[in-house]
Order: sequence, then C-alpha cells, then structure tokens
Amino acid sequence: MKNKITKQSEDFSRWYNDLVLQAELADYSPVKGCMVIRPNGYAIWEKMQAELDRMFKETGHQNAYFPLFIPESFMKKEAEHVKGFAPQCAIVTIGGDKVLEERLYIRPTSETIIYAMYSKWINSYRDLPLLLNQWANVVRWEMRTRLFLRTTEFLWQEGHTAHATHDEAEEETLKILNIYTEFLEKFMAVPVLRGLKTEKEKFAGALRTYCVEAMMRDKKALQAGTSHNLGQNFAKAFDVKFQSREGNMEYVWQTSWGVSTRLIGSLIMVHGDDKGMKIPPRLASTQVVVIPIYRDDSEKQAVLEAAGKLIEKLKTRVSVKLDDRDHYSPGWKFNEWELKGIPLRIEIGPKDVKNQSVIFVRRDTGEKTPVRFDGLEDHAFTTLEDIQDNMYKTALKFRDDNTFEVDDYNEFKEKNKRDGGFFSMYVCDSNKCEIKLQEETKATIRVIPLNPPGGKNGSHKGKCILCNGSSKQRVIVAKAY
RNA sequence: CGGAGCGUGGCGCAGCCCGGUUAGCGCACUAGACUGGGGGUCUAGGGGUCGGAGGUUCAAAUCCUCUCGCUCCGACCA
Repeated sequence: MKNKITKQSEDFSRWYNDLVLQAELADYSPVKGCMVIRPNGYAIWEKMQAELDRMFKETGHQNAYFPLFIPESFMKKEAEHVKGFAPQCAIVTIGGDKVLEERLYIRPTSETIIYAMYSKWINSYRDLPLLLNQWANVVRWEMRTRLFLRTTEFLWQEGHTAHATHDEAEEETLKILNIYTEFLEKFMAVPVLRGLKTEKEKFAGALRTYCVEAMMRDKKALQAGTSHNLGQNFAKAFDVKFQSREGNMEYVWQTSWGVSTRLIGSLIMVHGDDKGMKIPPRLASTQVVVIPIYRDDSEKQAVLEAAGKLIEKLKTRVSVKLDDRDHYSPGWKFNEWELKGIPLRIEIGPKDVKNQSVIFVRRDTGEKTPVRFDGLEDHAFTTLEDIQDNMYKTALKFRDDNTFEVDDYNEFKEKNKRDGGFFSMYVCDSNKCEIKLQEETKATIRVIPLNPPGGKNGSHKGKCILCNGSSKQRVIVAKAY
C-alpha cells in the first residue's frame, strides 16, 4: 500500500514518471515511443478541447478534418518544410500487399495537404479569410520520448488560416497567441511568457513563429503553444491564389497554430507536488470528492444519507463525486484523490452530521476548514474559484522568483548551472552567438518577449552578453524541454 | 546512433559471482472477521515454464553466444 512517488527534490524526472503512471494519466504502450492516455488523463484533454474549441469558434473558426496520409510529393513542395520534417517522418510504402507508387507520409503536421485543398477552394478575395481548425493525431519519429511531453504519436489541434493581406495574417497569428495565453492562464492556471521565436527556433517554413513559454517546477522552460505567421511561403509552393478586389491574382497570406497533449505535461510540472497532481478546478472533470466516514452500519446509513442530500445541493454548482467504496479506509482515499489531483475534498462523518457541518480540504494548500451544511454549495464554488486563483498566483510567484536579469556572461553561466531558471539578457541577432550560447550552457533563447520592459530611458537596446554587439532587447534564456 | 542500467506472478524487487530440493519476498488481488476522522490488522487463498532463441552440462533464472524490448544520460524535436 506504499505506492509513494519519488520526491520532486530527489529526482524530478522520476517524480514526473511516477506521477503520470500512478495517477493513471497514461501508460507506456506496446509500441515504442507511443503512449496510452488513460481515462484520468483523457478527461483533462477533453476539458482542454472543450474550452479551446469554444474559444476558436467564438473567433470565427470552424472545424474540419483532413487525411492522415500525405503524398510524398506534397511534403517536398516547400523547401524549408521538408528539411525540417523529413528526418522525423513515418512513411507508408505498402498498401494492401502492393508497394505504393507514391509513398505516403503519416502527417507530422498538415500544412501541405491542407493547403493543397485550399488552392482548390480559394478563388476570390470573397473566399477569405478561410479559418479552419482540426483536432487530430500526428506522428513524429522521435528519438527520445517522454509521456505527454514528447511521444511519437500525439494529439493536438492545428489551425490553418488564409488571408488577403500580410497584416491580417499577422493579426490572426497574434489573436491565436492571445487565445492560448488566456487558456493557459485562466484555465490551466499556468502563467506564460508570450513572444517571438528566434530564426533558429522557428517553425520550418514560417516567416515568424510566436510562442507561449511556461516555467516548470524544475525551472526549465516548456513551449506550451505556437502560432506561426507563414507569410506566402506555402501559398507559393501550393499555388494558393485569389483574385483581389482590384482583379489581380495574388498569393494568400497564411497562418498555422497548435497546442497538443503536451499541455497535460505542463499542467503536471507546473502545479504538481510530492503528493501528486493538482488539477486546476476549471479543468477538473471532478472538482469535489466527498468521502464518507463511519464505523458501523447505523453510522454508515446516517452519514450516507446526509452525504446524499449534500451532493444534490453541490451538484447545482460544482461537479462532485461520492467515494463510497467500502473496502478502502478514509486515509487511503485521501491519498488516492490527492495523487489524482482533485481540487477539493469534503469529509463527512458522524460528528459532522451531528454538527450539521463538513470538513473542506483544499488540494492546493492542504488547508482544512469546517463548513456548515447551509450554503455548502456556494461555499464549495467560491473555494474552487479561490483554488484556481491561488494556483495561478503560486505558479506566477515561482516563475518571478526564478527569473533573473543578467548582464554578465560568467555570472549567467554559473547561476544557470547552479540554480537554473529564466534569464533575461541581451543577445544579438547573430546565429553564431545563439549557437555558442547553447553549446556552452545547454540553455537556449526561449522567447523574444512581446512588450519587453523598457531599459534605461525607455530604451530597449543593450549590448549582447556574448559578443558585445548591439541587441534590440532582452530575451529569455533557459534550459528547455 | 553513442554512454549507463534493467528484463524473474499485476507492480516493485531478491536469488545469478560460486549451476543442484518445491524459485522467494513486499505490495496489489480473492474470501472472511475485526476495523474506519491521513495509505488498518489478522487468518486463509489464487497467480510465475525467470524477455526470446540457441548452446554448454547429468542438471541452467544462474555459465556462453545471439536477439528483442524498456528506462536514464547525450545528439533531434511540440
């Protein structure tokens, strides 16, 4: 009965694996590098999908579905794109029992096949903007995998839009970045840094890649979502043209953007502790678990009856589950639900029934509070709101406490090695400095933040920490997943 | 692909060097009783041809060869 998970402080990586397996979020599959998402994990993904889907639709996007297989010739049309993805693709060469005339790539992402269709569907400026999204699985042949964070097959959504002008495409790219930010912060209680990827880190085939980056409890960065302004690169490769109002044939301006089941990994690593997972209330399919406590049959009857009535009231405001399994002790259940991250636990025993009150136990703080039967459902609701809020604040404070402004390379190297964290520093645009940085410190430029804090005299400019060359603004450097 | 480690009931391991009764332990599981406000106790059970193939031997979980898989650390990536 001692399925203790490894302590975070002992070995973060083992802690993560233990948690994922023991909280029954996912399991290793018989296929190398792939995972099985178990009901506990999938429930979180469904919640994420529901919220994001709503946000996409509210901003005018529609869902569609494109094939899993992509003709090899499509993959090869956009030069940068092929270069970026060819090394990590799975390819079907046989169909039925015949060798295929043209090999079929299993989509690592769907730009190519979607834009082949766009070129067919888009004729006039009246057809724009075209705003589609698909929920799908994709396959990338990874060398090293980790549950949720990097698996050979994963689930995601990919949005693909086409616009008449560069500015509209840019606006769309940023609009999505805002949606991701809002989703991460409001629902996942994960604070993010928004900004631009460097040339080196951007998506293969994009003009610009924007991203949201979050800090995990081990102070490493995780890219939680990306939004690409594709410019006209794919439009040219796939001949996606439209006739403008003025009658000219022009290439469309495109965007693509996505978040994946990796978000579940970030949820775990941002909030989890030595007891297990912490699901933010807004993503919890079960927000409250009620644990009845009794000794004999007469107590059991009285407690369950009272619990039943309370649950009816609770159901009007929160999602609640009664754990009336008889073969586990209350203590066992406490640990079990804490491991699984249920935000709020309500204990009800004979004493409570007598007092017309119950005990609330918060997963975020562990705090125990007696609460009267009267108005219980409202109290549960506001407690959940408070948990949601507190989880965000705690994560934000952790990130802020571990973000450092540095102007001396040696100081950075030492601190990065010793403590880790996010480092705000000046780095110039040259690829050379970026590569040197990575080679010498294992840290990379995670993001060039939007709206950087102003330097002295409101200027953002500074000297590159490596070569002393000029740098337009501070960037965030960190070790990353 | 390079380095390290590991494959023994569902899970975690011991046994292996130094071959030899019936392959053992903890947890989980089943039945029952007592229990129940932070992972309860006792009793009685079920379950393994030791990753796979080949070899050495009177005899292999144990020695040898090959092979497959997994985890961790690096190079690639959401």
